[in-house]
Amino acid sequence: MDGKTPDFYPEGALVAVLTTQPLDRALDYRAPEGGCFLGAFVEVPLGPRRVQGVVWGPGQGDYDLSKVRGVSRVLDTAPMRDEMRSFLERAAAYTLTPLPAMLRLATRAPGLGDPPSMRKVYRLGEGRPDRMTEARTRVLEAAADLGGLALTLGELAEAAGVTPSVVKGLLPSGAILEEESPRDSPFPLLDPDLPGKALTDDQAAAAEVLRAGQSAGRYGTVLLKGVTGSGKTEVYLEAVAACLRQGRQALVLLPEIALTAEFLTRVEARFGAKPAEWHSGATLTERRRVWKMVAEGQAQMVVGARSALFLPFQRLGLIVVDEEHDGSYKQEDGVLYNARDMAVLRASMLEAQVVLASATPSLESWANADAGKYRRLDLTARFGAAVMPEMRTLDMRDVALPADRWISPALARAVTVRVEKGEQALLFLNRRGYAPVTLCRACGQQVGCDHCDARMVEHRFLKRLVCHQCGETKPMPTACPSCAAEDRLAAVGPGVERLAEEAAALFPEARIAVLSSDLYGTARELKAQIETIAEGGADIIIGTQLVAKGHNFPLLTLVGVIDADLGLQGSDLRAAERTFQLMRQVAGRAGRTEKPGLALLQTYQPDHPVIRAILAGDEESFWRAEAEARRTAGMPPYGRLAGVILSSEDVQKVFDLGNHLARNDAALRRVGAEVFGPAPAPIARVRGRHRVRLLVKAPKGAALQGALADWAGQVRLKGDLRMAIDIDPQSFF
DNA sequence: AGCACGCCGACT
DNA sequence: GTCGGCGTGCTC
Repeated sequence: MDGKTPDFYPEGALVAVLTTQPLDRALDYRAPEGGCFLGAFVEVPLGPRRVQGVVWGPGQGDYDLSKVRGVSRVLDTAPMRDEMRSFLERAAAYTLTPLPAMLRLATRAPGLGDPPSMRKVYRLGEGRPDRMTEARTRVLEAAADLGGLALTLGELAEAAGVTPSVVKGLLPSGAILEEESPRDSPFPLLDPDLPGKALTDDQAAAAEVLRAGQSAGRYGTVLLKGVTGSGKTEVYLEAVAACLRQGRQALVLLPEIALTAEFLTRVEARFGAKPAEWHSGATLTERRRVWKMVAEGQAQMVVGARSALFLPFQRLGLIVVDEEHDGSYKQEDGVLYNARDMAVLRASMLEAQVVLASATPSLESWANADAGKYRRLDLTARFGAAVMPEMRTLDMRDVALPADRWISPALARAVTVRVEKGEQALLFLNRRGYAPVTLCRACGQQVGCDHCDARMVEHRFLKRLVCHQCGETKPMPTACPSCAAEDRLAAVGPGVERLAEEAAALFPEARIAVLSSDLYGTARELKAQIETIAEGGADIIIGTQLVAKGHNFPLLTLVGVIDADLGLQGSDLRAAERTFQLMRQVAGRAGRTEKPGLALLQTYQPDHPVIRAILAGDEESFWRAEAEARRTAGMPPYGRLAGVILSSEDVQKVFDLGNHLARNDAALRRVGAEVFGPAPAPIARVRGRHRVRLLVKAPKGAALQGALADWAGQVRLKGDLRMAIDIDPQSFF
């Protein structure tokens, strides 16, 4: 400790206890009989209830001493470490989250206050029964084989191949002993010195850099870039091995969907045992065991979803964020935090290493590496350079398609050729997750807002165009504002169903399969469908971004991207990033086998830097172009952004509050920030509540959080009005 | 978060 | 008259 804050409080001393109740500060209590440690998990009376909390420091002493109550009891759990308390405080300050809500993330352990759950276990004793039988001999042999290890009744009986009653029969003589043992048992030891997979030269070199970084025992972040099949996992598992050798714990974060048995098997192959697992699907008992064992240092490695970041590690030495670009690292409800950024924060406070792994890094991470803040390691594909198909654009400005048709004649011809040869074609829609963009089918321009540089989207209900950044609306123009062409404006993007109809009409002979996650109830059904298609069960596949995720279609030789433009223009800079990643992944589907692939991108903007970078297969030039666009616009990571989401059942009230805040923005102006909106939030209605968003844009170095707190603090929320502040929002269109 | 207190409409 | 609607405020 730093000497100023005592770490033990004797009975009767005033302590500040932070509870998980949504109060805005810690409350004073008196330390219980036997005293308590700083960081202790305690139960305290609050009004008529008893709630859980953590001893956060000495009491403030500003409350009527006669009203101060005592801590009810200290829970049987190791105190929260200083490091964890500071981490929560800094994370709360960064995300403008009330500390109690942050604390809740760190106390998601079921039955924290319960006494350790016990179970009966059985092991070999000294005694011998009067009468031996064959079954009894087998039990004693099985027990002897285990050494001192104790098993449950069922396990021991099974190991000996007898019924449980045989084991019970050996108790009176003392040949088998019955004992109580805590149910939360340590995780099996991982052995970092087992031989790993043979690494290629450049994998070995990358692994060596990570090992060296780990041995340095200081904070450092490495961006590990490598396509699927380049051996990223094997490489970062070597960093895990180095971390385990230091006697420190390792955490591997994966996007929720990537948490699979397959990954655990790979860890087992490397270290001889499975790691602890932390995810939303785990049972209460499993979660509790993981939480306790992590706290006691009896779980060396945890593989988990983003919330694993808040586990009570005793000596964390490494955090790997796999697929670091994945949007699911950003929690979008409750506490709004980005697990990737919080991982870096936590590691920097612990002198731990961070590995951000991705085939297609986020621009933020790319820029940090570019600026020298992160070290960058590139893995080349194991089997030569990734075989990219030939890619060409189809300039849609020359194609006079009727308003309800999306497949250009050139694309249709290419599809026909493939189908006749018995090969497969994929028609890809770049659509899910985007608002319906209105663009001119003569010049390719999207209709922009007059007040800011965002594009406008069609609001079908109002029959007007709405700017999702500042909320400005205007009627649908009949002529294009850029090229004045009449009646060529169209809301881009058919649904998969519309496209399937069009394809059925164009290719009456072909078997068409539609792949969309909405169409399948379960992941298993979807997987089965994908397998059928991969084996040749369809000639034409119509799909959205889910086909881009890691499936192999050996017969696929043509990819037609229907709407390559979506998300390229306007303020949704992240959309360009996603478009690039998706195009690359989708194009990678084609021609994986001997047959050469062809990717055709229908676009109204063939000269757009992103489209050109995709065609050139030059990732670095894409990132540079993208970085430049954001720098010019003052957008992240070259500027700061925060979203303020207001919600209520009453639309009028949310907009009134939004307008009030937008008008009274002095606190923001002081730090050079400006506010846009109010506009309908990306998800405009949730469970009957209307959501409205203000966007705050600030220069890079601005003290944004403080200004936001002052600004937001000037209103008191009445009724069902709610306000949530989203620092570094993921989507900002 | 809960739970109590309190100030205005439609009921036995 | 009062039962109960939920808006407002408090919990060490």
